[in-house]
Amino acid sequence: MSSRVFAPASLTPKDNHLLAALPEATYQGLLHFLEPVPLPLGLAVVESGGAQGYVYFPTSSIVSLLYVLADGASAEIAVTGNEGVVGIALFMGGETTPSRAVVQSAGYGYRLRGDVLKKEFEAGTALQQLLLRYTQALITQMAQTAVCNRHHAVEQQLCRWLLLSLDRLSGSELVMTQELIANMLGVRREGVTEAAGKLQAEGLIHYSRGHITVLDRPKLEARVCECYAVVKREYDRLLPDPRSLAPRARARI
Amino acid sequence: MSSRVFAPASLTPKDNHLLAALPEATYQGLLHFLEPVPLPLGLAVVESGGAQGYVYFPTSSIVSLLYVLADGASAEIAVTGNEGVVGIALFMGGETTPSRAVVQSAGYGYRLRGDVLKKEFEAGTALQQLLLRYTQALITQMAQTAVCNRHHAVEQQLCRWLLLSLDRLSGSELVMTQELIANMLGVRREGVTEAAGKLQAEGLIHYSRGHITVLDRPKLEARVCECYAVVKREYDRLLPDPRSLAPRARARI
DNA sequence: CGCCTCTTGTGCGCTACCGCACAGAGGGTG
DNA sequence: CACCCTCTGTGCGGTAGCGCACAAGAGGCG
Repeated sequence: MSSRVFAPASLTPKDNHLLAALPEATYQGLLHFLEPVPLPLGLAVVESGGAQGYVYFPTSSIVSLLYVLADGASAEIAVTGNEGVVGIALFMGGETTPSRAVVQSAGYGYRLRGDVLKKEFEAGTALQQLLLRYTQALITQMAQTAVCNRHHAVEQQLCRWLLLSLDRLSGSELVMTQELIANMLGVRREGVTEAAGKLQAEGLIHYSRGHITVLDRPKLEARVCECYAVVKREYDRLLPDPRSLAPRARARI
Repeated sequence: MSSRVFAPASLTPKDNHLLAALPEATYQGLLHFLEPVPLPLGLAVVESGGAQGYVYFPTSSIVSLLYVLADGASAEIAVTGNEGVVGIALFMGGETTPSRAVVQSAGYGYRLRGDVLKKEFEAGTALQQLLLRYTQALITQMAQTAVCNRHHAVEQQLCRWLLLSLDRLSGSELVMTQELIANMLGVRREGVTEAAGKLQAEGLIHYSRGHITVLDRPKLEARVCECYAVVKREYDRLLPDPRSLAPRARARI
């Protein structure tokens, strides 16, 4: 809507769970390096093989990690929302990666200069621990995605994808065409149409021209393959919700 | 053969590239914590969800990282040989992972107590940097495997698998049944039989009852999908061969 | 209001892979 | 040497997903 507002007043860096989980001193130290940025649909936050100047902490957006093959075929291998950070190659030491990171759901986030992050990371503080734990959770997601690709039907993968996306958004509506979902899952658009049609016929979701609403989440969870639960459990284990961890710290804000 | 010898005299911790790349002082500090261990075929070095007491540095063995589904179906998501380490969850902070690590090719390695590794890791030394770079390479391998699962035919995946294994061994022979390869790739045994039969008919490989010999590696490389090269390039970039890095240091030994 | 574009629905032949069943071939063991 | 077990070869029907082609509906825009 209003193109001049970078980040709505309602969003602060603490809407990103990693930033929210930092000790207050560390957080304050980073605060004035954190720049709010809009993350419009389709923006390539990280380009395959390209140098990364920044890492991104999504607050209200979702970013997909994609691997693109030489023939143009692609597959999403993981997804990051307000629970994580995009650009792990920066602190892992490799600087770049062969993957792309593309905004899958428009929104906002904060970016941090790579050198600032690296310096704090190398100091070996709580930030380092948090980022490494997040990375491990991400690894689990990638691995489970690989197995899911191999063994599960498109319909189940669609359920998994919907739930993973939903977990990273506030409402129950996704702005996403079937064509794009197909790209993410690495399958045909028609395959998504068929699977989505079935879910809609059974009243689990409703969709129309690029808008998908989840109507019955419990039923969706009953339909999804185990991969979703495995990933979710691992995220919950490795990255406890900051709200449940430090209620007083948050109340103080 | 001789069951009393733990590690043949010809193998030292420096046969593992990560250990070899450590600064001499760090290496000496770890040396007497490194225990040689035989790694027989099929041993579960890391069990899904289990506590890990040790990390393992393979020297002459290969270890597969597998994800196993509830119905028993499985898929290999990455492979580790003498270029890496098994048990990254220990230093990433999660302690365990939902994956299994199984010895795919028998041989030897060195193990290190988790607490010793963690202490050294947290000191933020060269070891930390090395392990993180290795982890990033591993992430690339996992992601590329996921895409390969999705888009490439069994035959190409078999080529990739053979080459990845070969890179981690000295000779050109693998001890491995088609059944086991099928488990790794997450496909049917018959699918592997068919693909392998084709490769043998064309003279690229020869196999018999659990022994596979690569006869024509260049042709195999011509047949493999891009995924192999992507992963190899990334490993070479992130983990330079210690022999080329510090020839004098090695000569001194 | 009418047009045009983007999104979704559907049909059809094709291929790769699956699940199953069983045959044959090596190679080790008694 | 005979036996047995493991590993590999092969056939067959079934199916999920692919590639392509085109129709229909929804919504924005002039």
